[in-house]
Amino acid sequence: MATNRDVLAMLSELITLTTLEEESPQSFKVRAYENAKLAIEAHGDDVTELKVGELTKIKGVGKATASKIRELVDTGSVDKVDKLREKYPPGFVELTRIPGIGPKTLKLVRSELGVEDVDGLRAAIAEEKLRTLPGLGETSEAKIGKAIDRLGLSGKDRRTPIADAMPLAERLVADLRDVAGVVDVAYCGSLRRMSETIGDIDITVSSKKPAKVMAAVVAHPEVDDLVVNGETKTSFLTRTGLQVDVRVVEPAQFGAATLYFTGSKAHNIALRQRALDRNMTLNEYGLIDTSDETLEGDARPVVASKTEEEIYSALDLAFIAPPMREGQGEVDAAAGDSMPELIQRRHIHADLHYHTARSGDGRSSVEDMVKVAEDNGYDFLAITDHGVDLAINGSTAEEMLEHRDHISRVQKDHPNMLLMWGCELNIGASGGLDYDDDFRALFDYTVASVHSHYDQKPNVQTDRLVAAISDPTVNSIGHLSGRYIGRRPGIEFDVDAVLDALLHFDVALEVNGALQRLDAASDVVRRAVDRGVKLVINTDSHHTSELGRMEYGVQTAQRGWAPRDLVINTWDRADFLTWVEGRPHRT
DNA sequence: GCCGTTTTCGGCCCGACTGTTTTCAGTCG
Repeated sequence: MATNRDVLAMLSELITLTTLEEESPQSFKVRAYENAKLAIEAHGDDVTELKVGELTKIKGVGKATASKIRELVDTGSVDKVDKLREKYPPGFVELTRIPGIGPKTLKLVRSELGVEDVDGLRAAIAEEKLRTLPGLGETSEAKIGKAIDRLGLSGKDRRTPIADAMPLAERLVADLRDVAGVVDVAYCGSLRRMSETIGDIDITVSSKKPAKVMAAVVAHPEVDDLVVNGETKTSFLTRTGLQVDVRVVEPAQFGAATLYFTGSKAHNIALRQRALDRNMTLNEYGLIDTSDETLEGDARPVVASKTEEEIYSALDLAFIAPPMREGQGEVDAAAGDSMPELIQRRHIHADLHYHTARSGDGRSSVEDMVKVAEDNGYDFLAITDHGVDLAINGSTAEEMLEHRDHISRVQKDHPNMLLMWGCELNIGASGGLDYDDDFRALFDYTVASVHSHYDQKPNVQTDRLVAAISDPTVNSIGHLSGRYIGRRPGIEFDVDAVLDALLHFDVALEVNGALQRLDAASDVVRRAVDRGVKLVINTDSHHTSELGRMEYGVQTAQRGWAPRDLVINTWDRADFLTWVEGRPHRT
């Protein structure tokens, strides 16, 4: 039985194969498939149950694509895809992963040199045959050879976990800010949109002296290999093979440039289409009025370029936060009145998943953790050290009671902030929790999370989560899937069933701001938001240095279109306490 | 292949860089 995931995989393959068939990634057919795929991702709900007529109601999905989806669901395969597979076998498709070589060149090497796979291409290069083809020379041959050698290290489909990319991006931004003549610097691209994994780091710089910026980039210690080095754009690879693109624009163009380089591609296309509809054109330099056709180039009036806000406004759109810019209906929402009052960092005044040295993996004292929380402007705080079931890191009931006294003493030094004695409960293999029911009920607040047994069957994991959610002592579920992005997949479970349980038992879903986790994932958050499930954004801090994660948690929630009012740590203290104490199932 | 207060055909986002070229095609984002 085909699932949504199978449908998306089929479309991905169709996009790759059609790019080869049409010899262009810009082919309208390819773009139509890409749009259809985005539309189905944004749709969220299961499409495998839908009839052709219902599928075509999804904007971007036409009759042809709808029929292919039905065909996949009904028969398990798609004739068109099968035919293309015959023409372009897996070994040949593998060649599309090589950076710098596109569909036209691939067709050429196949027809002229009989190249059928990566080994064949490698051999053709060794025999110096590539340079004999029209449009190719020695330089191109060497470049492609090099790209093959580092395939896998820095190929087109290489993805880097955001937790690895973010520190490097922040360091590069800081270094570029120090370059003479630089006015502003920002990382953009999928990193700014808070994708879980990123393909490359995009950095936009504004300066009146682009040559100086380019020189500084080339000389940066992170540069291992230069890919591109022009007057306003330089791309390089780091030692680990991660590509970094740096682009310089005039200070007055910074907004247009960051908008453009943040993307996504689908978002940009939607904005540009909207500009065209209004007799304007949008590029990385600005939003430009094209209504006077006698004017050309720079003579045309610039409508907006300095800030992203000005450009959205000039397009009659509400501002769209970077994490929402995925081409999943955000432009339509911003054009109408269906934009949520999106959660912002400034709305948050509590952290409800917070460790101290009481936990085996905690590294800062209660006193220090509370102090940085107060310095951070929090109004209330749940100190949620691990329960006893988590071996090594957990605390016994006696230790927890001592901990409660300790927190009470520290509370006296912080009269303006409410300290809650909480616990991060461990969800056992079958949904069991730490301590006995009566002891658990003593805690002021709890977050229950999965820390083990990642490989059970999905139905077992679903039952396990629902059992924990239905427990009357549980206030929230922490890092829902338990994943470590790029290192360990999360548990598999029935998302709808778990979200329904969260709604039914009025338990909050955590958005964990640790970059390794970002859990619940933004797509799950969006489905939770659609249902009205309450959210809580936490840092899961184990050290005084980790409070900055809140920003990442907020951005992940934004990526899931989370409105302020669903996020319980934005609430007034009184409202929050009423909710904690008054949920029906706890009476 | 998709779409439509310019609606069933004719259009579909925009520009930098490179290499191999004498003006542009291919690739990428």
